[in-house]
Amino acid sequence: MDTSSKAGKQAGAKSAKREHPQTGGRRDRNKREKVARITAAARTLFHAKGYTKTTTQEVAEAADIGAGTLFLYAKSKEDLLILVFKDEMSQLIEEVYGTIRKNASLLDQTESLFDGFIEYHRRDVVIARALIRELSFSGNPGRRKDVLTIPEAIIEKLVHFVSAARARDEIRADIDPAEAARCLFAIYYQQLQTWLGTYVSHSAFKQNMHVLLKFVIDGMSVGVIRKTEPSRNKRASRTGKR
Amino acid sequence: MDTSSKAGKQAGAKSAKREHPQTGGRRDRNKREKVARITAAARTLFHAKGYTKTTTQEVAEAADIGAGTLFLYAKSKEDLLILVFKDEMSQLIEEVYGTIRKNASLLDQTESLFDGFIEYHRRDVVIARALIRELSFSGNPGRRKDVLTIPEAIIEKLVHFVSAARARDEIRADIDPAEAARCLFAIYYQQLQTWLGTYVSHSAFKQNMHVLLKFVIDGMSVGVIRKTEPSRNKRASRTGKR
DNA sequence: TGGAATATATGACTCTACTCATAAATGAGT
DNA sequence: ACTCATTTATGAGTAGAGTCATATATTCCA
Repeated sequence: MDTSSKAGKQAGAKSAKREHPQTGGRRDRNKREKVARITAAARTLFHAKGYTKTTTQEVAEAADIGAGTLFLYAKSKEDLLILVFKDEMSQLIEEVYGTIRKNASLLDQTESLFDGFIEYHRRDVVIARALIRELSFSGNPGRRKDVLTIPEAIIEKLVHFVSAARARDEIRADIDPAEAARCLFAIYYQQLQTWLGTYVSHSAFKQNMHVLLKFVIDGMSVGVIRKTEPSRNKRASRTGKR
Repeated sequence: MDTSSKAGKQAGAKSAKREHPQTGGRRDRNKREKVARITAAARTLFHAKGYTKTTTQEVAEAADIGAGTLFLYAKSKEDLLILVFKDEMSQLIEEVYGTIRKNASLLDQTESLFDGFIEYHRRDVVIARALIRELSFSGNPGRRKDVLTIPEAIIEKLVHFVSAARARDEIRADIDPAEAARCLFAIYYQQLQTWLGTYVSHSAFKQNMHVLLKFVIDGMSVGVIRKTEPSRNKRASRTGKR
């Protein structure tokens, strides 16, 4: 069985005798239905009782499958958590990205993006905690691709923001958007964990995030030279940025 | 019971009738001995069999205590991991810090510090993985202080480096060493997790670390103006830095 | 349609982290 | 030394995640 999304091992010109990787067959449909039932049941129970207090038995019952069957779809209880939330996370990223003003400053855009994620996690901090924990250290190799998709998607959005900021000379021309994006993401992720690990309050977290993101972005901004004025100014910039 | 180091609930002018928080008594000595036996046994077994394959029963037996007694000293198996390695980590930080050239560049110093930690974790990546996982999301509130000690100690060292770099005009005067340190730490920690989560190879990890640390430090360096030459240069810097 | 090949389902079972009622040990006051 | 309050120790017991031999379902091909 394989719930890690990678489109049925691509039915190319393979040689093996029998293969049943159809996308419309009854078997496949059953599988999809079952995954849907499992994720729905698990999501409901996790939110209602919390992750740790929900037993895999309960999830299996609610999904109307055998106790052992569950582990054909999720290798472990933690893996189940990823199975349940990975799509929701990807969707969230796109949704939040869609709400962000294209003409805002890089700092504002970055903070808005992260704020969107943070508000989402705030709806159920306990689950967020377990989820981020698992996403950071997923033990199931088969799920690696799914897990990596999430930070990659976030970084992709950040690259857009940084590139745009560079194009409008908000930051220096020598800034590599990919590096900048990974850097901003690292700060977000580490701070997020500090928050979810209940080491700091929500407000302190937001405050820290702001300070550190500003720190990095200021580092990209200082010393910018407008294309229109080839020389003359000594160092400039640092103005009007929030 | 309380294995989280905080010196016997400070015997101040409290009112409670009986208190036995002595430091030299037989009770206290027994406790210390037991903790020592437990950590020694656990460390040995973890390295020999790996963390997951080692059972708490085995640790209890090796430490010559009852199975239930173990949980008087560590609230959970994960907590045991922290109990075992927290002191080793603190010691490591000091040791590595001691080996670093005081006149090296900020980037070199930062990388050397992190490299020291990385090499340590490399000796047993599986345990490192479990340990960092736990340190990031420790579930035992009583251990919070111990856990926080570690990043704080690292950040403290980074503050030293950044302050010194600022003092010698390697970075701009307006840089806040505390912010810079937390920023560098965030990158280290997030990248470390990516490595330990087996999402990237060791070499890719080192490479990424270098790139991102350089990115941030360059952001602090660009636009520096030497105190000795009050004006004149337009933006300068960016030279000779590695 | 029969039936071989393969994929999926199941729940009894195992294994182990963790709990808890009970017992033992310790320290302070007398 | 004796008493008693409090702390610490213990291992049998519990709960729940994860396994596996067996059973069932699906697809392919003749």
